[in-house]
Amino acid sequence: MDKRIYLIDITYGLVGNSPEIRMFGVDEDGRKVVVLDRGFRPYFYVIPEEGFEEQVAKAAGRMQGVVKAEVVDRRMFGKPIKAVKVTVTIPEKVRELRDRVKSIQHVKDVLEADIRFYIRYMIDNDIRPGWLMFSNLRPTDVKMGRVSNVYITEEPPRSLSIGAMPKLSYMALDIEVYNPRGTPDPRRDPVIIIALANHMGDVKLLTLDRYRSERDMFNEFNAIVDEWDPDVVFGYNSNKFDMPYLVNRANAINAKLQLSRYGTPPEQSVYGHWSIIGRAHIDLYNFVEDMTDVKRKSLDYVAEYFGIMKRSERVNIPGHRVYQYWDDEGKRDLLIKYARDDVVSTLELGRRLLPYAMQLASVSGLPLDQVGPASVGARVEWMIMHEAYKMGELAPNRVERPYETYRGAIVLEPKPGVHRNIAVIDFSSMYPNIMLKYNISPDTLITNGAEGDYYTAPEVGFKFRKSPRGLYTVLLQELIEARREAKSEMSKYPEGSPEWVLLNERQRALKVMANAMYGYCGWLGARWYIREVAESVTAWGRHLLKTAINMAKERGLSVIYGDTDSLFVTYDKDKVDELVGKINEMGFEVKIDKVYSKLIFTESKKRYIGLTVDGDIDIVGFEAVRGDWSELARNVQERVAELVLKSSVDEAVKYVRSVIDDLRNYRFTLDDVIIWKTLDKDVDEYKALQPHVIAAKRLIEKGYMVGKGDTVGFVIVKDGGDKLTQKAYPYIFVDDVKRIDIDYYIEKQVVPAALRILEVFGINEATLLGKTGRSILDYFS
DNA sequence: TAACCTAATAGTCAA
DNA sequence: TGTTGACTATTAGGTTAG
Repeated sequence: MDKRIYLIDITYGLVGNSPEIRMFGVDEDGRKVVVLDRGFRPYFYVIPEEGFEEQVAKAAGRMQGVVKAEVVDRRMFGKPIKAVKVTVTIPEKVRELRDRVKSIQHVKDVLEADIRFYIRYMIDNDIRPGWLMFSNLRPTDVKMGRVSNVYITEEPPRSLSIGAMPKLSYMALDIEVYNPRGTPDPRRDPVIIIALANHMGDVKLLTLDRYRSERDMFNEFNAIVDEWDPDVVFGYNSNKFDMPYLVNRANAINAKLQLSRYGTPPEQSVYGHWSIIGRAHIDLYNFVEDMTDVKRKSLDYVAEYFGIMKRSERVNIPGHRVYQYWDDEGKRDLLIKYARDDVVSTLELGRRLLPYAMQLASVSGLPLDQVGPASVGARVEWMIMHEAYKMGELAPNRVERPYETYRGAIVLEPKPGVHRNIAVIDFSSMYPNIMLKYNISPDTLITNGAEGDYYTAPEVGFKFRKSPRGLYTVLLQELIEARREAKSEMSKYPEGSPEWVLLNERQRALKVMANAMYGYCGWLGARWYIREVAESVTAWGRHLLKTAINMAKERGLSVIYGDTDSLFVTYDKDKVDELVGKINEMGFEVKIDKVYSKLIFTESKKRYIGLTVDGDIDIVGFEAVRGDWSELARNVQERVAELVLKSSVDEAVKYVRSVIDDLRNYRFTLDDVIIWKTLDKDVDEYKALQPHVIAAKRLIEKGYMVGKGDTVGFVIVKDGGDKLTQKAYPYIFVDDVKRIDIDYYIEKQVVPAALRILEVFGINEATLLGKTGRSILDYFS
């Protein structure tokens, strides 16, 4: 029987002394199915000393639990190598046998013993999460949890790269917890609301007051999940909060938590992920984390960013007040509405982000529920592992390496001042294209003398074989080809249709992964890390940009600025077009990215503001686009930029003065003055106690769990003490703007942000503060 | 002792 | 647990002027 199935979750179980791969998915009609494959066994590789291959294979083959040990031909960093492939009975035996095999005489190394069994199955059969084509399915009576459509396959499926959006059922989950002492403790504090929403528009709000016991509420929760039977479960920060809390709370009160298709609780899995067997649990926070444009990552801000729900339209309850709203029966409905807003936002966010998550899973090869929590390095590495398998290249083991660094890109000194009519010329995907063109890869680097024809990297002199193509190069070529395919397929569908959206997310995921290849090759933790590889990429990049600069100058174009892969030049259309044409002839794609009618540089690199010929305002690098400045300062700077570009410097000065006046008269909200900063480590590890660290300590004092990775929102108050740090308080502890230190916000936020742009025009602090003339102090300085 | 200087620390953005 | 380059605020810890 032939069948197409969209893979949702993959795991394995044991049948006697044999492993059984279990693939949960939906068929083309949206029916939930499981396919079992009993024809695959785990294995790893042993690298013997030269000449001892057969001897080692025989010794390994005699070991209990080993099914087969055979000598095979593989490659290691491009060089042919003889390895012993040791196949074992069940995945649980791999670790033990790996250690025993290591002690066999004449064994140099053991490789690929750290690859999870179901991932191994996917790599070896070139399976990616997505549509799978099964050509030899047999129905069986075996029940797999609550799924009744169970099949056994006689052969592994074939992965289809493109296909329609599957008919998935999904739900979102959000819990509220009683927390009178700050951060709740699952051993003590009950879950008071479980909010659920599904793709059919059903919303269920389970509130503790409507049940005889918390256990009854959990049972109702189990029953709803069973009835809805979602393929995908969305949460927001659910890997760090909801899932562990539910699991720990269920244990504490001895309640059942039956969320998986086996009827079991969520289990902690790789990358800090909580897995729900048979479904894909997706924590949307993981995807929002990667979006650099989204500065505030809490659900209310994110929902607003995506146009799902305005913050002004939702009930806003500070986390530490949740218990008060619960205790006060007059306010309890507000809390319930709050939970509803959160779960509905989460569901909609999930609907929007799911296509990208599916494509990122497909491209990286990681299961749908793991790809989010996996690091960029892990995503790229598994993608490479798939390619390496196809090329017969063995995966090196992970090793700790001492810190080392290498030279990066060129950044030109900008010409400060106002420029008119400037074109920005950009290299498209510069680093991937450099890697492709010069065949830069760990397996093409020449390490011992010349081997045929090669490319030599400028400045650093490292050499790369021209042929055969390397691991990275082949992969990059495939990514580019797949992207071309996705784009051409896309054009067959109306913009915004489900197929179009899915293909658009596919081409986006392919681009993201191609661009991540360079970062991966310079990552110390990479299996295939070779410093010379990363160093050569940037060396060629510098060379390329320098060449482009010279070519521009030769044509009489004035170069205003440049950074890594971009060049800002006077827009003389004919000359620029000719330049672009000439660089393209060199085999690198460049294009005019945008044209500014007015562009302003200060003396700083990586910072500029510009007015495009289309009338858009760009602000790059400045405080206005930074998440660690108050909204007040960011808004002022943004408006100053706009006025300077579209109106006049005088107007901008007037505007800044009016803002200062508003401040002095307390015409602002608390939200305007919150400063947000991320804690990159736990509070005790800091050497310098900066304001946000003190604010974090104040939160901890009140019982909050604040630590590494959390973002602290604080304000500067005037009644705290002499030192700035003393005056930094978490904004949730301040409810009156009269407590705010106005002078700090004027002198350290608004004025510097405004001056950053206005000082180009000779404006100084005194002008902004309305101090005309010279003060007595000026004579002394 | 206040004023001043500099290095170190820390976070965020550009590419 | 993707890279280097760059800017900026603030603290920490001194030295200096008076």
